Amino acid sequence: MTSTIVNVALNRPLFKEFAYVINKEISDSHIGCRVKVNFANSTMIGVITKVGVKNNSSIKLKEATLIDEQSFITDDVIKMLEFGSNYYQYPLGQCFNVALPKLLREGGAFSYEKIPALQLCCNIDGEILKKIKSDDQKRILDLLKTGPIQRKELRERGFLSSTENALIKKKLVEIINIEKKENEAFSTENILKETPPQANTEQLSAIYTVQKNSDFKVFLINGITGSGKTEVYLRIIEDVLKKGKSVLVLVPEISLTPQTFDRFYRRFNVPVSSVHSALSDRERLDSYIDMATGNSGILIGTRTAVFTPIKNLGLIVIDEEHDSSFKQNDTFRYHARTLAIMRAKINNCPVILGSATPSLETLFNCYKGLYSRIDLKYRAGGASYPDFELIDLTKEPVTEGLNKGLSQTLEDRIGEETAKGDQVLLFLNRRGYAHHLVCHLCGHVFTCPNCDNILTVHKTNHRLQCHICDTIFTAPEKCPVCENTQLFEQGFGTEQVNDYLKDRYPDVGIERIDRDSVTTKNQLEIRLNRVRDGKSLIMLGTQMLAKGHDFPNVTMVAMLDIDSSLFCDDFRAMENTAQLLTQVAGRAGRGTKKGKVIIQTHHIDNELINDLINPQCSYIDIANKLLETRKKLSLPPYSYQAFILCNSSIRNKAFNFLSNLSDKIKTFKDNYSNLVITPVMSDKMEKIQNRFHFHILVTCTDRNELRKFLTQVRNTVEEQTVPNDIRFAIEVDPIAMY
DNA sequence: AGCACGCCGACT
DNA sequence: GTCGGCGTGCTC
Repeated sequence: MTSTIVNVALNRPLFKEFAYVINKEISDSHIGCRVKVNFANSTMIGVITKVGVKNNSSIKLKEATLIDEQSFITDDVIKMLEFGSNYYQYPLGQCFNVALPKLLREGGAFSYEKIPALQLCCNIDGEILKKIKSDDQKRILDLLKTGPIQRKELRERGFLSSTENALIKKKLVEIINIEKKENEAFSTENILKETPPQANTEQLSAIYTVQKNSDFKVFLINGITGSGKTEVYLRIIEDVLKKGKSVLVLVPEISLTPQTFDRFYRRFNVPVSSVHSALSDRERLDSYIDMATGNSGILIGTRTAVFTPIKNLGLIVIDEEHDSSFKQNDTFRYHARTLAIMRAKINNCPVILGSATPSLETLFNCYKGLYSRIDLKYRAGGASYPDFELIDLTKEPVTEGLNKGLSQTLEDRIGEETAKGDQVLLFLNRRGYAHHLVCHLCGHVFTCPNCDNILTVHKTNHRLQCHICDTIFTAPEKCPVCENTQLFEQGFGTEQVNDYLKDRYPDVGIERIDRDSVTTKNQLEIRLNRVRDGKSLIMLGTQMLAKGHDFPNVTMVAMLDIDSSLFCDDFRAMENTAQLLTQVAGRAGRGTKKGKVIIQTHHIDNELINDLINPQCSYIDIANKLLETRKKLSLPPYSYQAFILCNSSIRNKAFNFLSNLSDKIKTFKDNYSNLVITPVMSDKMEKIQNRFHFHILVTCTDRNELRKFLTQVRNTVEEQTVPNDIRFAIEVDPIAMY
């Protein structure tokens, strides 16, 4: 009888794998296969990490049942996860858990089921088209002319399922189930579906620079907004596809809009797959199989897409590489950019980082010569860069508008633009009606009972909401302390500005775009379409509006409250503000009309603001200045940081646990060079959802020393058992401060 | 993380 | 007497 011993990684917070006997002749090629095992009296699914280990413990090994005949997790993904586990101090078994789609995690089969699609069920002639009024219905019929399309794809391209259903009802289209087979490699003939537009010389040179290299190399494409970065990606992707290789495209959650998908679906004949939050578990698995078996040539996805096994991976593109949504802030606290670069290195293929506002980390790596930077300085299609104008709020009269964030000067400008029929975009990064509610008599401020946070006033449904834990309270009639009924709303949010704008410009359509007013993708589409169709001239929104979307007729962009993002104790505040403003400014004047950007501030002399509005001073110039400051203060990227995090529902328990750990750390921290640790401190917001949060910040100039130190910290924690009700985590390379 | 084991308090 | 609270320790 042959019996092989394998190591299995399990979804448990344990930094070791467990040995099992497997009743089958298997080899190293089975690394990555799932097995069913009994672990501590329960049945679990684990992943084989080693084959043919010796049983050097005296325990009688249990038996593992093989689930997969062959591993679908590619070697590069396994190596990337092993790196990630070490680098981010997170157990390998739990890393696998994050990396696998839910259905596979739970033991489901690695195979397709029937995939719902639409196909035409009669000839569509002019007569039929005449009877159809809906543009979307016509567009669907047009797309279906070339063959059936998956319902998932139609959804991604912005069509409503109700539009599809209307066509089904008219018996013009029918639902069919596509039966896909695994391992149907995409054809490298006729890659293109449409002829690409003419690229300009700058774009061509960027394309050429990347194309001539097919080994591991990191490129930063630093292209100003409107310079046609996406076109550059598409050309390079085309070239990779022609070689029969596949491409991974990582994008921030926010940019998964129909336009993004359309760009890829329209351009390539090659199947395109996707990973994003709007997919069902089954659809996620389908995309996973598409890529692992080489059925699709392109995967577009958010940060989790970095874990998808890809047959013949030839290129990774990370669009908007500075975007903070590539960082996961719970469980496996990885940065998708870091893992993607490691994956490309393992896989020996190039990586393209694209951004108009690269992160300081990435720029620093360019200066060190680790990445090569390609600049795109001209706006494709000849659109000119906008003019900047500051409004000095200290010189503005105190009007009703000013209390709602709009100075007299800005109001006049909005009036002028909209009178011409031009569109304006107003940006305010604060949702809700009012910042907080205060008692006029005793000064009591309404706060969240579960968090150390003030409650935001929302007028719709008459409620107060905590933006930390999302708890909603009905707005009170009186002060709970002094019973006074005069309660004042202080500070303004998008909801209030929206109300004011409606009164002030009653004849102009206004679209408010934030998390409260836009709860589904479709709602966002409807609003954006009203803007594109010119039905609405004013857009008011939060972050949601800052990125990705193209509005050719927007001639003016205004930042209502830049001051609040400027004065913040986070050392990244300046970088984030510079990125935000540059991105927002990029929304103006993308069409033929020249755009302007208006910034309201009480701090007219602020250096950063003046740099931002100075046409002689580019984002890179500002970033260079910020890098200088970071260097002087020895802050990242000139040093590496990690947080040791701990929280508990009992305040003392969390504090004592970390203090204890801190004492132990002090006994060995001097074995590591250039390491600085802070005392145990409360988080900025100590209480969140009734749990008390504490941290220790570790800073080190050497990445490797830091890693070794953190491993010892983690081992120290493992020696004792973490008490009940204590949550403990290590966060490496944090981008948010605690 | 789960789950079992074990050692003390407040019940029928 | 016993049910169950959760602190402690282990999982191939």
